[in-house]
Amino acid sequence: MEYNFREIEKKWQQQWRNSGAYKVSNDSDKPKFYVLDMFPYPSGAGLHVGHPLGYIASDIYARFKRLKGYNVLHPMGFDSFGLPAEQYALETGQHPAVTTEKNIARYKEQLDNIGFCYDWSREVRTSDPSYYKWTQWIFLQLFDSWYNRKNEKAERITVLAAIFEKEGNTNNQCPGDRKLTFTAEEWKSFDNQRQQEILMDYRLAFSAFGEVNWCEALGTVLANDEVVNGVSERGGYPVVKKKMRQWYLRITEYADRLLQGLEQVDFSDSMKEMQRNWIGKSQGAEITFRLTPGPSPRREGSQETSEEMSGHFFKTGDQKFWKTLKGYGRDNRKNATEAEDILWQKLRNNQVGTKVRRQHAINGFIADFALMEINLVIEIDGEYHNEQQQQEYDEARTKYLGEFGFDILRFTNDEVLQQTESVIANLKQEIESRKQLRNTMAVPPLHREEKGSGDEAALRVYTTRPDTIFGVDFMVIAPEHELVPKITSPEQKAEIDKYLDYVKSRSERERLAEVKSITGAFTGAYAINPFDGRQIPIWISEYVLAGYGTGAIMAVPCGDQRDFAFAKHFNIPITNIIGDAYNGEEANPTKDAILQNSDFLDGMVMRDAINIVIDDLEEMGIGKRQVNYRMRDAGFSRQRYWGEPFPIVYKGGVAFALDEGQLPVELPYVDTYSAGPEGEGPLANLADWIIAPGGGTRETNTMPGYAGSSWYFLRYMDPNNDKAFADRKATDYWNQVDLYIGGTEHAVGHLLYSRLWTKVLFDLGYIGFDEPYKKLVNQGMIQGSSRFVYRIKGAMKFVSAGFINEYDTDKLHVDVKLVDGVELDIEAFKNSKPEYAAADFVLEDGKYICGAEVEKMSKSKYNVVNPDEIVERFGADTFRMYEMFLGPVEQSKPWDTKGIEGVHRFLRKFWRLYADETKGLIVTNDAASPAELKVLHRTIKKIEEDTERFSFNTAVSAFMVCANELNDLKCHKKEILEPLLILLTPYAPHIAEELYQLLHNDSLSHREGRGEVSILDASFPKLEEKYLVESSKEYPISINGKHRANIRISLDAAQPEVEKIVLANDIVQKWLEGKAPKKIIFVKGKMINVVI
RNA sequence: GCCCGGGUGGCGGAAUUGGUAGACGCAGCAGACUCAAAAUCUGCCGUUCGCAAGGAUGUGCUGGUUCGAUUCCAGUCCCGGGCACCA
Repeated sequence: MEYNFREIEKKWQQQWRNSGAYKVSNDSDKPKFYVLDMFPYPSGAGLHVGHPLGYIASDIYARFKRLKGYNVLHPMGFDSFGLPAEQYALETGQHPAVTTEKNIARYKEQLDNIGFCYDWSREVRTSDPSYYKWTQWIFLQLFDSWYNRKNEKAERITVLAAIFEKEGNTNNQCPGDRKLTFTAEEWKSFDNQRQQEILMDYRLAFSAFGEVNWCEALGTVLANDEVVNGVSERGGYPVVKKKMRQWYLRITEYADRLLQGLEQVDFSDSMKEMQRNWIGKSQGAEITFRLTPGPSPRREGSQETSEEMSGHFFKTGDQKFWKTLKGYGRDNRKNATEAEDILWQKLRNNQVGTKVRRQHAINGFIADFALMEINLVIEIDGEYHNEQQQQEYDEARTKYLGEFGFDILRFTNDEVLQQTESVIANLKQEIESRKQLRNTMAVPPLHREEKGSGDEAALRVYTTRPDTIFGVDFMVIAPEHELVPKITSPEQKAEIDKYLDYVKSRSERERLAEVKSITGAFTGAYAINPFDGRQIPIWISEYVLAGYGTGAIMAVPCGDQRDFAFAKHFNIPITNIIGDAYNGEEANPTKDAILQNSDFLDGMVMRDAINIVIDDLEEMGIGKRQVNYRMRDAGFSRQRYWGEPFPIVYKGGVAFALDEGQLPVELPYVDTYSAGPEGEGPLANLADWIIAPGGGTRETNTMPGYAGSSWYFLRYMDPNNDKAFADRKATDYWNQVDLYIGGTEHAVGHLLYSRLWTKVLFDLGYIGFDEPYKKLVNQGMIQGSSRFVYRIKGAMKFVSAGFINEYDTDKLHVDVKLVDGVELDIEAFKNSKPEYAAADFVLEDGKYICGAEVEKMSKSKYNVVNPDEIVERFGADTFRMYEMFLGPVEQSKPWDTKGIEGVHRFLRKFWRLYADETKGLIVTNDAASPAELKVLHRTIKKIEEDTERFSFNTAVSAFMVCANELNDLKCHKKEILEPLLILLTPYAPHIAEELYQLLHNDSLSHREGRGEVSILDASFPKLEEKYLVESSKEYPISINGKHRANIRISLDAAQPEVEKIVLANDIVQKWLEGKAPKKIIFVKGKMINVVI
């Protein structure tokens, strides 16, 4: 009876299919376990031996858990929407639906060959309308939701609209437009279109005009993670910025929860790190600096004024000024005078034609009322303002504010109280004339920054190091910053324009590629350090990104290397605030230095100063704590055909969700895949389709690849449900994926998005868990082992690897199929291509030896190994075990077809423990010896532990050791061999089932009513520790730490006894040379060390 | 530049908590069986000195801690992956 693996494997694959052995029920008393693979994109090339690595690992684990008594869900499906099918359609005209279908059929065949235990009745395909109906449905839930920051969860948009009705948006800052504020009254006065626009700025799925990564060559928009170094990840085509109406997912609202969720999941450190990096949370402060248009005349002459001013207003040393401020400012806000209240009621809510702020801080100065749009301050003078000291104070601040273009209008308490109407009239007149003046001025008034908090003529910067405020030597703002044209001085205009032209001329790619060169230009404007009044020049430079923080930084060259390089390059003097910690050669980003040259911070450790400075800034009203994220909202539309259509219709420019009953919006058939007009997707060409049945026009974008894959793990739980994406009972039962296996390439894309979707579905109450994957294992890549031949230049003559130094040769990839190890099959090579037929060879020892290199497995490198061929030659069981034997799953390693023979030999040897070529089954019912039982139970222990910790390579080697030992013991006993088969089942299910059935069909087995029980449902053997107990140990004896001898000593022996035995040993005596040992270290059960 | 991994025979790799370094397999060498081949089996297999017994040396490198270090610590070099002007 031979090990006929081909026959055995076919037979059992068929049998298992017929019996529904892999069918999984949602209704079971057993504990559940969910093992998931990252489903593949069915490409035209089929699988190579690298692909199944993770699938085999998960299959082993799933089968192992099944033997351990779990109800195991282990499904498979296809991520069948995507670019390649469409690219292929563009080239060949074949419809993506056709090629996708074909590719899936091929994939399934290949997967089945390997003997995976998938429940195919649960197969999902993201391109199937019955699947993407629910992708569209979930999208609509996102569209219908906003993120309530107070409750830290998604809520329905109707809830938000109700809040607006009641209180406007004062308690819910708009994530799409930070400056948008309105009252309940204002909300009610908006027309529907305006209301919809505002709601859009809150929705979790929203459309907006945005700069997107536009790839001309692919004719589509790419997500940030699909762009690498300024070119497309796929194809390497150039990518430029383009403004388009796009859909986005507001993932930034979930940044913190995505970050916190990482604490609860079992992902590798590097995987978590990658996600953290991508989210890019940083804590710091936003600081607003007042500007001066140019260096004030006093700057050059003497520092008198600023010193005087700082004496007056910036008593920083003892913080007296801030205490004064508190007195005049905050208390006043709480206990506003009657006059102030009266005036406020007349001024608020735009009643006088401009927005008025009460008790508003302007660079450390608190105005009673501030009209920022027209640079006007209103002061109401009470009695105390008549005192001499106060008059001086008032004059000084009039002068000071005047420097920043503010005028002060003063009224007395009495005026306001008794002549309210005339005060208001005066005020209105002043406002009107100032407005007109503004409009006629050549330079447009400083209006709000796009994302600003409202301070005009001010520069807001984001910094993580407010403690270095006294080391700020210049400011840098992004070239795109809207302040640039407003603050550039006439003298500097030419230079700035030149620089802006230069920036414009550089493609995204160049900007990203050459990050080392230092460029920039001075605007001629200055910012004022609020603590010491220092005037700080403002520069623009590429190295500051418009999209992050405020698009502006305060540069501290002694502490930041980029700032340092910039200062050196432009000869900007550097202030050292960290004493010896700064050496003048390079910046030192430490937080542990003691601050110097830092006024009231002197002597403080930087780390401690951070919060003190922020507190002060907050008190002064010119700064606040701010958390920033590097992550951007995720672009969610593609100008492509082969993806999910949006369930969205536009009416009058407003996007409306289709009713659930109108889903799915099926992807219409097209015969051409070229882009629509204006670079839209192919759907835009379908004039009929665009018009929606209920009126309005359809969205013509389609969803990106990650849409379908963001929730597929839920669909497997209840794949045929047409009432819901999955029944709540099913999702409650299967819950989180217990084990997820896949490649690291999805670290930030797929994993982050599916975590987001899960959180939203959880928030909305559709599922009961908010992290999809409990544990993630990343399989490594199996690399190709390429082979090379060396052709003499200009000849059809090939030189064996040993002689390549003697000739001038070209190195050519040769198909690994034509090579055995490194030896070229010369005949096969000659037949492989017509031009090689007459090739000549320089051989060594009569052989042609090829060069070898490890590379990525790819068609173009001729190093692809097809699993089908391996399965045909060695069988699926061998293939499965060999892939595992290659090394740790997480690790990348090269494929080596030669090595597979070792595993194959093992399986044949294993077979011979049970069956003999001539005698047939040779298993006996004899009682097992202690030695045999020890081998068995040691193996049980090892296999169980190794499988549980995904150390499949050592498990395979444990099987080999076991087979070798049983072979040495000539053990053919059922008592040993039957449990061993169960151990082997997850790894090599076909051979295990075959032998198992042989054992049970044989006369020596009493079936004990077992019926036709498959080994797939056997129980994992129970470890009996008693068989492993040893009474003695072969102790290694070291002399001074060097291993010299072994002595078998009873494990009961105590130290004195052990010492006696050791010292009596000849070898120990030899090394002692008659001396007495200094010490004898005895570690029970481990080793003995004699120190001389 | 920053952040993660990782460096062990000719090769893939093992050593789970600081305790016999190189399990298991590939390749190689020698032998048995065979007319021969395949298959199978046995032995050897880090380097080095030695006929051998037995030594010396050895886990990228330099130090340290320890009775004892592949394992812990400091520094350094190299390789792989990720991020990359994120203030």
